[in-house]
Amino acid sequence: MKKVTINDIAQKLGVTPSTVSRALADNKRVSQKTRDLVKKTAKEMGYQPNLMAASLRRGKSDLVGMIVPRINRHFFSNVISGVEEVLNPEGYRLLIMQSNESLQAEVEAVNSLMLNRVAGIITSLSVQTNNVDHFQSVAEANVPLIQFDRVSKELEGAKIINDNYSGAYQATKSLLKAGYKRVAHLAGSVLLKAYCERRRGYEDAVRDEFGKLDEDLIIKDAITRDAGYKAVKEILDKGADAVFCAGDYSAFGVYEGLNELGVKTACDFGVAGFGNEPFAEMVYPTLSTVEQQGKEMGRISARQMINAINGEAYNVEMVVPVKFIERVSSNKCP
Amino acid sequence: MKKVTINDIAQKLGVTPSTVSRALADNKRVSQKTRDLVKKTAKEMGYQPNLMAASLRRGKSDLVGMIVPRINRHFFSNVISGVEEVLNPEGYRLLIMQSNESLQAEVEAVNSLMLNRVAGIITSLSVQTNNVDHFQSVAEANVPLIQFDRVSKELEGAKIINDNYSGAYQATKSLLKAGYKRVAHLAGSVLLKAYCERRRGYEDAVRDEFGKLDEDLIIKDAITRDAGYKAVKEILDKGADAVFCAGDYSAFGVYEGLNELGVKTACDFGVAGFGNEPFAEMVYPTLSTVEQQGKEMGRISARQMINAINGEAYNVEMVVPVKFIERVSSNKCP
DNA sequence: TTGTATGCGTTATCAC
DNA sequence: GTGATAACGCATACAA
Repeated sequence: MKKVTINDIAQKLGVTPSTVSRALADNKRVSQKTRDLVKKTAKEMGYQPNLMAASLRRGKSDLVGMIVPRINRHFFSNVISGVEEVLNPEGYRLLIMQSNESLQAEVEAVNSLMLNRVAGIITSLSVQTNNVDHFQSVAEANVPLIQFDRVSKELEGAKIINDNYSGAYQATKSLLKAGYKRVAHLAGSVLLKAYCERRRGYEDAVRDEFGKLDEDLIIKDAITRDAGYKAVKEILDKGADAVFCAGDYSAFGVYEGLNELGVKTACDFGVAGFGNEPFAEMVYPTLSTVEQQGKEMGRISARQMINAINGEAYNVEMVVPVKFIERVSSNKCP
Repeated sequence: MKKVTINDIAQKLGVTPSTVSRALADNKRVSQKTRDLVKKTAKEMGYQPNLMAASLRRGKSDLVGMIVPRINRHFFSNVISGVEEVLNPEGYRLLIMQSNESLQAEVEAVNSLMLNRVAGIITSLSVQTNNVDHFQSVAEANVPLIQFDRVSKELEGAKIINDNYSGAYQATKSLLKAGYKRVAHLAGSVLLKAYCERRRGYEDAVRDEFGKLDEDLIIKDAITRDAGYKAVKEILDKGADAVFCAGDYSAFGVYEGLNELGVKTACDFGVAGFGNEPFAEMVYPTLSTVEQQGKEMGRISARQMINAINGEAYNVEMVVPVKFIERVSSNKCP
């Protein structure tokens, strides 16, 4: 069974392919009657437009590229869902690639997407990404670029970010309000603005409370579960009685460390995380953390993308609010 | 800056586009010298092949479609990673769509992928999928179809499934070995073979132990966290002292129910799950469950896809082994 | 070993 | 309102 093309339809109807093409595109310049007729027979004949041909002709495809560090991170898969929710109804499809937090993989992903002539790229940079030359080709080809969460100021285009500062501020504040006196911080990579903002939120919350800050209580680059686990002894030695972690995984690592040392979370030691991973409400005690609204970020990114593709303005920076979710871990039993 | 094409290269070199095309494809029929020269100048000129044009010409794209129920399920995102791992180096890209467990969305996803002329489709059916007519067009267009995990016997093509039976058997057996006497089962949808197999594994393990089976201890369609939570009272009333859940989420629901009633998990009541979700080792007590090797399934599916695209045989059914991971929840304190 | 010619299916620019 | 024609960029059957 071979594919039916607009030529087949034209032949059957005794008109030219151009008319068929126009009719299917609902072009006002072809009479209503012909339009209806063409559409009807197209359906009868089981016509399926060849998007590749159309894309080639137009010089633009209906594919939008997306590069994320890891698809299996709750936050990123939520963003993807949000993007699909907006993009699919508009006729765009998502070409998803993972950087696996590797710069090289990111470079390859960009190249590969450009080869496929995507209409635009939505991305969140890898941790490793310390230069963004590989996005040059994107700009040169006038392909719109939307960054979310982990963005680089060096790149043009829309940037959609979380209100990391305020989330961190609230989380830290909640520990202080519960009565903890020396709140430590497990920070993320200094290369990523998101983590710097979280650190800033933490610092300001502490300063607002005590008028000063003990830099010693900040552990750099401790974003993994293992790093959290290992940091516990260090911050305990430094006299910390609570910790705000820049991610939920390191927060869970802290749980494990505390457990091993027999320190009781949410009694002797307060913990707050960031990200609201699914496990946050399943661990014991439940983890107070910051919810990032990934789906909403995805929707916003996708809308910006549509605007950009349509040639409308999009060179904005948008901040999506976050929500601190207070559970048990940030409490302090009397 | 306009795109450079093979024509530009040809012109510059004083050869014809065909030669350039062949040279770039490493066709033996063009001299080594010309090949090298062409490749060199192509690189110099910053040539980027237009895959859309090539695809149109070939009648096949380098896109492989993938439809999964939910991208944010640990298992599925792992499969996706496995697929990418094999497909990307071969020059194929993944077009991912979600069915959100809805038949209609699945239908639309199939159509949309076919419009994009994907080289093949890898899929795991939605729970709702009770008929597979929408895959007719796939078969008719000779587009290879690889199913994994949730498969339909009514469809041609490769089927990659987990050894659900054996995983369930082992999980149930471990509860029995720990000393539990009345093991209940929270089953999944009867429409999905995977869940039927898990049930069968459970049943056989119980029969092998006691020579008989109490059907009353099987709760149908209890796969969600909430269903697990609600089922607790019922199975306790029926005298169960342990439960094998067809999924980790319902197992966690059971935890919550037991907690509320003051029944101690892994002491008074044993629990085993299926899926090895990330939270399984983070909950208290840690959940004994069955690991599904999603990444490996992805790799296998992708390899089958490559074979299929290359016209090699692929009409097989493959069973991927699972691994029961014994943690704390299936123990029985003395 | 290289060139010639043609077409993949569509859309856009003319003309009528 | 419709038709004729060309072009998007590439790959291949056939010639030479």
